[in-house]
Order: sequence, then C-alpha cells, then structure tokens
Amino acid sequence: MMVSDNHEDIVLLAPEIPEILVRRYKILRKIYYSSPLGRRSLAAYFQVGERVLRREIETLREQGLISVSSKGMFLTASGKSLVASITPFLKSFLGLTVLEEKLLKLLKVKRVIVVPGDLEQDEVVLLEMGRAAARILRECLVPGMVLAISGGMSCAAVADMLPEAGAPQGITVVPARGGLGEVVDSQANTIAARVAKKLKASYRLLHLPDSLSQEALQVLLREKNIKEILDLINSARILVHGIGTAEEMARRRGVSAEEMQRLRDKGAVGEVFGLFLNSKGEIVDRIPGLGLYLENLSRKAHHVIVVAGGRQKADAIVAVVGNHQRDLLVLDEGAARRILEVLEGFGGEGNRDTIVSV
Amino acid sequence: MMVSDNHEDIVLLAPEIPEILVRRYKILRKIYYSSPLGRRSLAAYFQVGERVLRREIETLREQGLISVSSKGMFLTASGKSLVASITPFLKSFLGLTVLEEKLLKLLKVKRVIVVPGDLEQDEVVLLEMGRAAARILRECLVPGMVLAISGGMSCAAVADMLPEAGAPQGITVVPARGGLGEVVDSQANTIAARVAKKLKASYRLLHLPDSLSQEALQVLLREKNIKEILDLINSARILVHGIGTAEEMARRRGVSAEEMQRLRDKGAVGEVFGLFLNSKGEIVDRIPGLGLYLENLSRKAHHVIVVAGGRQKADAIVAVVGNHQRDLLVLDEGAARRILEVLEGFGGEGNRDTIVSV
DNA sequence: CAAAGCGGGTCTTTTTTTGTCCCATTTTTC
DNA sequence: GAAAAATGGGACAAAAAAAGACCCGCTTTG
Repeated sequence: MMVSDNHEDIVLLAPEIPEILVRRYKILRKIYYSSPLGRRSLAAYFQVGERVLRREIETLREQGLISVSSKGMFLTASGKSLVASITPFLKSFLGLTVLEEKLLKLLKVKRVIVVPGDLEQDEVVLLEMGRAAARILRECLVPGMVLAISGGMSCAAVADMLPEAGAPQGITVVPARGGLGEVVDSQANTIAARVAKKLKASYRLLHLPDSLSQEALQVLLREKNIKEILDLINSARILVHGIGTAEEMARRRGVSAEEMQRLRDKGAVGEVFGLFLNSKGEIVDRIPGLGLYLENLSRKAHHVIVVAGGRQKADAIVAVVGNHQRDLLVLDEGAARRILEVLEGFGGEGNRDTIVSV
Repeated sequence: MMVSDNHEDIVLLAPEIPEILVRRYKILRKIYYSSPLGRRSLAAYFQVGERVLRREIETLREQGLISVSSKGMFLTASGKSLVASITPFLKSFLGLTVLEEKLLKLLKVKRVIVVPGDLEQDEVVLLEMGRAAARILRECLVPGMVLAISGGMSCAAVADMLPEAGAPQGITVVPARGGLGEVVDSQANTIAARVAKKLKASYRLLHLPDSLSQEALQVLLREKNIKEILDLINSARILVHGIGTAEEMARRRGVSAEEMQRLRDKGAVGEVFGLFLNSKGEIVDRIPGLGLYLENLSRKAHHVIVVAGGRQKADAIVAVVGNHQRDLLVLDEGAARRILEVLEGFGGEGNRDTIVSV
C-alpha cells in the first residue's frame, strides 16, 4: 500500500469532489440510457427537488454535455464521449478497480467487473451491468458452442445490451432451465431467443408449464424433443445467469409464506436457475422443473458469467460463486462493497458514510 | 493530441474543480512557507475577505491538513506530505507538464521547469522556484568546479532554498559580477557567500564600489587580487542567474529617466548580470563593472540555470535564453504561459479567463 | 384533438456565504 | 516586565446563492 495514489490526495484536499463527479456522472448516465428525458422525470428518478436538478442540468448544458429540446434532454456527442471515457477513471477514482482486485483474490474467480452505482438506488446500473456482461460474453464466444442463459432481470439486461454485431458461426442459445413462472420479458426462454437474434445464432427453447409434479416431469423426460433440448442445455460451454435472493423469489414468484419459512429454515440464502443454496453453497432445495444439472456445469462449462447487483444480493452472491476458476463476475458497486464487508467480517451496516457511491 | 487525458474530462464534467484545488493548494503552500501564520494575515496576503478564507481554513482543518494554535496556523505532517505529493499532480492537471515540453522545444534548451502560480500575485512562488532551481543546481555539481551566481531576488531565493546537505568537494562559488548596487540580501556577493556556506564550499567575492568610471575600472583590472577573482569567475562551469526587465532595473537601481529612455531607444528588454539585451538577444548596453564575459560563458559554462518568474518577465526571458543546449530554465506559471503566448504570436492579453492559475 | 410532458420563467422562502465587528488570550516587541 | 500586536473564536446582520413551488406556452404523443 505504498503506491502513491493521486486520488487520495485530491479527496483529502477537496472532499467534495467525489460527490460532484458522481452526481453529474449519474445524471449523464441516466440521460444516456433514457433520453429523451425531461427535467421533472429526472428529478423524480433521483428523488431530488426539481430546482436542484435544474442547476446541475444548467452547468452540464453550459459545458456542452447535454442538449435540451422540447422532447427532453439528450447527451451531445461530447457528452456521450465523456461518459464513455470518464467511466474507467471514475472506477479507479472511487476505488472500484482495487475493489475488483480484492474480490478476485477473495472469491478466487477468473474475473471481476464492478460497475459504479447501486442497482437498488439507480436502475440504469442494471443496464450498465448488462453491457459489461455482454462485452465479456462476446469475448468468450467460440464457433459451434452452446450458450445457456437463465432468466431474471439481470440476464434480460445482458440481452438488451448485447450489440447486434457479427458473432462466431454455429452458436446455439438455450435457456438454462425450462419456464420458471416470470413475466415474459425476463423468462429464460425469451432471453435466450433475444440473445440468439442479436448473435445471429440458432436457439432451442424449453417451454414447460409451471409447477409440475414429479411424476409429470418424469413422463416429459421420456419425450424425445425434450430429451434432446435437455442434452443440449447440459452440453453448454458458457452459462450466463443471475442470482436471486430467497426474499426475491418469494416476492416475484408465487411462493407461499409457509414454503418460504421452510426455505429459510433450511438456510437458503440464494437461488440460481431453480436451485436454492445455503450460505455454504450447498443445494438445500429446488424448484421442480427441467434444465441444467449442476454436475454438468462443473464438467462441461468453460465460462460461467454471473450477473448480479444490489447490496441485498451480497450474501447470495457469496454463497453461489467462489472458488471456481470458470466464474466471471459482473457486479455493481453496492453488491461489491457489501461482499467485501461480509468477507472481511464487518457484518454491520456501518462505515458507509465515508464512501461516496454512484 | 489523441492522448486521452482524464484531466480534461474531469474539468469538462466539473469545471469548478481546478479552482477549488488551486485555491486550497495556494493556501497550504503559503502556510508551508510562512508558518506560523494568522488568519487575518493570510486573508490580507491573498486579498480576500477574512470570512471566506476562514471557511477554507475550516475545511482544511477538518481534513487534518493544518493545525491551529495561538501562534497561528501550521501544516500538519499530513498537510506537508500532501503539498509535496500533490504538486506533480497539480502541474500535470493544470497543463504545466505539457507547457514544459512545449517550451523545451520552442526555446531549444536542455530543461524547463514550470512552477505553479504567478510570482506577481503570490510571493511564495519565488521560493518554490528557488527550491526547484536549487534541486537542479545540486544535480549539476561536480567536484572542483567553479560556480558563478548573479544577484537579484530569484538567485537569493535559490540560496535560501538550497539544503545544507553535503555536496561535492572543492567547489568554489563566485559572484557573476562585482557589486551592482542592490540591497545586500540580493547582491551577488552576499548570495555567493550564502550558497558557499550551504554547499560547504569555498568562495571568493568581488566587492566594488558602484558606478565606477571606465578609467577606474581599467586601473582595478591591473590589481592582482581582482585579476585573480575575475579569472575565476570566467572559468565557471555553472552559472546561475536571474533576469531583469528594463523597467525593473530602472526602479530598483538608480537609473535616471533619461538613461532609461536611452535604453528603451536601443531596444533593451532584458538584463542579465549587468548586460542589457534587445529582443534579439544582442547586447545593446552594459552597466559599467567587472565580471563574467559573455564569450567565456559560451566557451566554458556547461550549465546555465536561469531563474525568472512573473508574466512581465516573459519578453526578457525570450530575449535572453534560447537556442543554448546549456540552458536550464526555472520559470513560474505566469511567465511560462505568457512566453507561450508571445512565441505563438498571441501578443494580446486575452484568453486568460479559461485558465485557472495558481 | 386532447392529454401529457417538455423547458423556461418567476415568485417567495430557506439556506449558505460573506462582511464586520468584538473578545479573551497568547505572543512578540520594546 | 509592560505594552503592543497578533492570534483564534464567537456572534450577528447583510448579502447572495440555492431551493421550493408554482405557472405558462409549447411540442409531442396517443
């Protein structure tokens, strides 16, 4: 830690600078993803007064970073290029780069990317994470491979942000698991199809009714079509998946209160494509259904891209990932900082005031 | 110019940052050189209201950079280390590093150092320049060499800031010229003696009465003592000198109005150890006296360290230095920026508003 | 064509900043 | 050792900046 870092000096001399930079960066980023966007909408989004946001807008416009029209606000060319070029700097300035390195060592994974901001407070962070994950995904693609992707908002964002540029030939995209009852936009099937379209790849889907009995599943397994697609799923070389917390599952899908309590009793803290894990990463329960088997993941998968954000997900993330050299993590700042707290033993919620978060 | 520079992005996103940093840096630097220093004295120094300075002081104290006692304010250890470590960053941030490179090429000298700030507005800049020059001087020292140094405030600052640490053996310090009537602290003789003391070197002085006639000088030249020291001066391997403007000469020494007019008519813009130069660097007049001959400077001197600051000196500096690979320049930001304006043809005073100067 | 959303203007209120003192104390100076 | 000067800190009113809360005319959108 003898590396002399200018950033610390600057913050020491002018502690208000991180706040200023982060505030304006957030605004630019939001406009970037949501333009055209009005002044009032933006103020409501960040939950600040209309007038205070207006002042920021004025300076940003004076700097030529945004343009305003009757439709709303846009980023100028200069604004777009600034957002792009200042992001790596901000990451370093806010200590996210060292955070990435720490998590890399602590979790023993292949790669960690931390996106500035907290998903829980700023929704566009989801898109940023999706973009980052999409970039990594592209790097991992090899002709002829099978790519499995799970459901959830995070993976939907990956699909959204994936550019339509050309990709290696002969790729097949499949859902990691047959239909888990979600809204259609974040169902694994929908996402797999969208990803396939972006990559100009083929895809196979696995549509299943929700909440099937074990018997029904056994019957379905004997169907040739289903057997085929299941084999395909289990031969995936890349898996992209999000992470659910137990609470989230209960809320989003129709898990009853009693079932929820049973899960908690078993120690379930996180969920990945239908499997509930306890804090040690052991499977304690599963949603009935068909899809990826964990054993095959270990044997076949070369890359597992995990996308998750929000402070609340920290425990689940720790439970799910780690100790796998195949894992690539895309986190947001909120989750990443919280993970570090957890792993370093600071279980509490404190010590957050000194950190200026995006 | 395709080098992506974070600094420009930061300034684009938050144009108030340079002001903040520079303001606080100036305060810390002044306290560093003048502590203990009271709140009112400091406010008077920077010509700002007592209350506005107080607010800066409060934040600096909250940051643990300064401590206040009944004697006045001091830098804490943290404050001192900050000033030291943030200076190179600030130079880069304010564009002084690229300024140095530009001047290096334009003036074709060996080295250029630009110190943040303007001597005309902030006197401690003189000390900073002195320190920078002193550091360079130490690098140039070789055992047994003769070091000549001129008079003036700048060279006095060099002597002040020279650390007393050990130096090569057998060095002899001499004044570049025999007594030009100045206050004793900035006379070449005094400075030479002080430098010698700091370097633990020997020294020879050349005390002469002011305003001698040519005849008297000729007589003195035949004196063995004087001849000896003159030979010593003209064998100097290093010369440290400041630069005077014509106006300054007139003010500081007793040059009459008519004489001043005559100098101006001859095109004199700068003065170095008694020689008046026009804008082309040609000698147009000289103050009667004994000392260094310019021819010997070209033949013998390996290093000529020129120390000058303040926007007003720009023209004089351009006239005096340049095209000598032996020259090492120590400037302040005010002079340096002005020199660039002059050399690039922007003769006017404009375009200063966008630049935040220390 | 109407409703919603947009930027921009403008008013008052609130907060922050600044100017201007005074005071008790310490430090310096003579 | 006394007087003078300088120190930090407190206090308060004035000024300025920021923020809140509107309205208005316009464009866009459904």
